[in-house]
Amino acid sequence: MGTIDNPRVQELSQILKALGHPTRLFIIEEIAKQPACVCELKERIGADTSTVSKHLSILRNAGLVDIQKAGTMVYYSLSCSCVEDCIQALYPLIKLKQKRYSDMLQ
Amino acid sequence: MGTIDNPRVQELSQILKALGHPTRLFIIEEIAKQPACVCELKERIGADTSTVSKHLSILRNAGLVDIQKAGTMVYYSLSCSCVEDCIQALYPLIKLKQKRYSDMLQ
DNA sequence: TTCTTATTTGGCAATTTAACCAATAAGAAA
DNA sequence: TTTCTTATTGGTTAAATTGCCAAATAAGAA
Repeated sequence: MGTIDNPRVQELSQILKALGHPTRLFIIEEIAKQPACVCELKERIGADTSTVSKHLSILRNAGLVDIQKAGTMVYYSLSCSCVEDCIQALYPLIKLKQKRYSDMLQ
Repeated sequence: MGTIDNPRVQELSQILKALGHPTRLFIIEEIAKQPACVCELKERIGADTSTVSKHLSILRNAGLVDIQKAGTMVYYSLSCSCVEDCIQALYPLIKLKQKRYSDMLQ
């Protein structure tokens, strides 16, 4: 591909890609409310611990989450509340899509 | 996987996933400035026309872009300016990451 | 009509992703 | 120490993604 090697675009797309998975987005929304450890998240998600851990490492690599260790447990938290703003910003689009869909049915 | 079948999360993650690719993010930023046709975008990206067209169809499926046909050309535009807000919202995170990286080097 | 241009679609190969299980590491408790 | 718990890493497999080429489609122009 004729690469787009703009570092800002690369950086942004890495972050957005990390957010672009239902499980990871769910994790983000959970820890935005309250930091949580892997075992808590695993319960809420219903996937294998290793699966959850790997999703968390992707979020960590993207800089979206921070960790704090407490004994054997690792608590994950949101690194920047701006991530919530990013998600919230998309609601008008979702609303628009819903409207277009219901209009289409008429 | 123990599915997270929250439709809101599914919807949001589809949108974020579509944004999570450098080429598609580049396209979004380009057409946010000014609507553009496939051939214009292809030139700026430097990929095959079919590649660009497929990226555009992913963006279209996510509801991120609209089209307007003009003769044989198809002009793509941003469906909602909130997408720009979504991207902008992430700048504090990028700044934070930069700061952490430079702190780490000391 | 035929030719040309713009775009989309089909098909394929290479790469990446995502899920699980198993094994390992790091602490805490017995 | 050993044992138990929590989390991460390695390995494997199936599915999805991405890119290009080639073929098909669509809309004008000649």
